[in-house]
Amino acid sequence: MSKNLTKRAEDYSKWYNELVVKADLAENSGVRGSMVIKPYGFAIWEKMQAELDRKFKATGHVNAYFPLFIPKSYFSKEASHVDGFAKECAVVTHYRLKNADDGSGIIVDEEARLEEELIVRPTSETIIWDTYRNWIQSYRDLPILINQWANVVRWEMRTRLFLRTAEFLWQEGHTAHATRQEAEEETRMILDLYADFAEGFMAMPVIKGVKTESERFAGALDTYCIEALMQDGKALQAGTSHFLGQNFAKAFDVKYATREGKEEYVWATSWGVSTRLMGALIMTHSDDNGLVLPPKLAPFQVVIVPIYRGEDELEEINIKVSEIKQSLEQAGISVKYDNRDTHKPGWKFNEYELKGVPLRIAIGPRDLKNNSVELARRDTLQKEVVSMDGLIAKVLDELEQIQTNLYKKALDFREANMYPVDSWDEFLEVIEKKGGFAVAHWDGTAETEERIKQETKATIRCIPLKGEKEEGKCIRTGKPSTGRVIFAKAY
RNA sequence: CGGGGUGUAGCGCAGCCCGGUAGCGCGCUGCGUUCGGGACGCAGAGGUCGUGGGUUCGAAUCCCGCCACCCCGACCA
Repeated sequence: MSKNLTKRAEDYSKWYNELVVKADLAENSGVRGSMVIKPYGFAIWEKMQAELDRKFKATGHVNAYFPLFIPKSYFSKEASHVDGFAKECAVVTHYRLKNADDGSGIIVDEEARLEEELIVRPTSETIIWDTYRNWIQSYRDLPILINQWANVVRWEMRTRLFLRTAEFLWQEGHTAHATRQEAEEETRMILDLYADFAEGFMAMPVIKGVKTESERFAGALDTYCIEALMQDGKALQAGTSHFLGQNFAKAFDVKYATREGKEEYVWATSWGVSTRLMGALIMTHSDDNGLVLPPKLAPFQVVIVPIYRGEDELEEINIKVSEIKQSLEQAGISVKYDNRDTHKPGWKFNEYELKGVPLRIAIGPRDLKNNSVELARRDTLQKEVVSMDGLIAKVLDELEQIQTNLYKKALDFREANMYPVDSWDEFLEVIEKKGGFAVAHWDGTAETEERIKQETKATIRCIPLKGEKEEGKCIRTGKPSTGRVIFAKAY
């Protein structure tokens, strides 16, 4: 068993950090709050990217790229936007270094101060809307449906691998529309796209909802989100889609001529998911033995481990495996054959379990004789000896079952940890003891929301879109409420 | 930014209180035996003790400064 991994029950946070490092996903770098994403971790991110990119393009979006640096003045144009991001911006002030006169090393050349400071983008609305102004004159120029894959920097006080790093990778969509309705539809459509991705690919159930005013994106009229529940009972915001109204069009003076020849401001949306999804993926499925990956995101879905004594046996197995590997690959399955002689089978079993490979095939002399292989599932840790005949169909079937099973397990967990609560005591019980989502009535005021946050650290994760109209009383103030919202402690 | 902690071999740590030959485990290299759940034996390699100063005959160890990272808060995707 994996002797070196801290158990979740012992110290969840430590378990997470160790897992990220030991599964070879990422590590801390010499740069404060910034991580190195290692090849295995990056391969998973690339899988996410590929599918998201496909989905964006299938819905009419195209990719483009905007500058990393944003002039400071752009930032101040949209008031609430600057308020939201000012406290966490990295600022470039100089463009040159020089050798210190006293020989003490390299120093910033004070003479090379920039006339206007550049902000390292924490998000790109401002630079993009400044650009869109020149692209849009007429209703014929709309809509603009652009996505950008990029890195952004937010100078967070405290960072954690994948969940909150100073620099992170993401995609940000920025669309421009002629009408409010069209922009709102785009916002909702992207929300659905994100939810489909989370559930269909990451096997991670999410709740679609809308943020309260105080949790809204800086500069948005509405922020929609998908919220997931992690195994420790904390919520994680997995993606957001913002309806920006005409705020940025007004701030950057982006107008278009309507069919009737009238001048109107353009309607905007923006939306994004980040490498934080990696954290979500890890904390949704993984166990005390290590990472558990849904087949749709695994860098390789099947690993084959040979069991042999001596060169001759290995040679025989190599021949058999290359046949199997080829036919698996023809069926669209990604396969790694690890016949390194430098590690023993037991070591490899543990290694690939730690790395979350969905299916493992072990093949030894016994199997060659019996025309069989040993098939082991990562999600259930169950092993079975199966015939080589029909192996491809069996593997395809197992992979599908793993994907489905992971989703179901995560969904069951979430359902079991969603508590409708109707009193303050029940609320505290959920937030402070049980963990999970407390589904409760709220009087709709920012004051009460803030008060609850101060008292319990729980925030309103979202007002669920599926929520039914239901008369009730706010759990904190007893004032009337028209529907339940979701409270939780969050990452 | 406030509180706490840690910097000693690639990794994890001991040594520091009480100054005097720099150590352990894992990993690494070589050879041999092993190989169906993290093998074993033998032989090896590897260190400006974070950094700058001070005290001392002598500093990983004592004193002062600095830097970095980690954890807990406030901030946040």
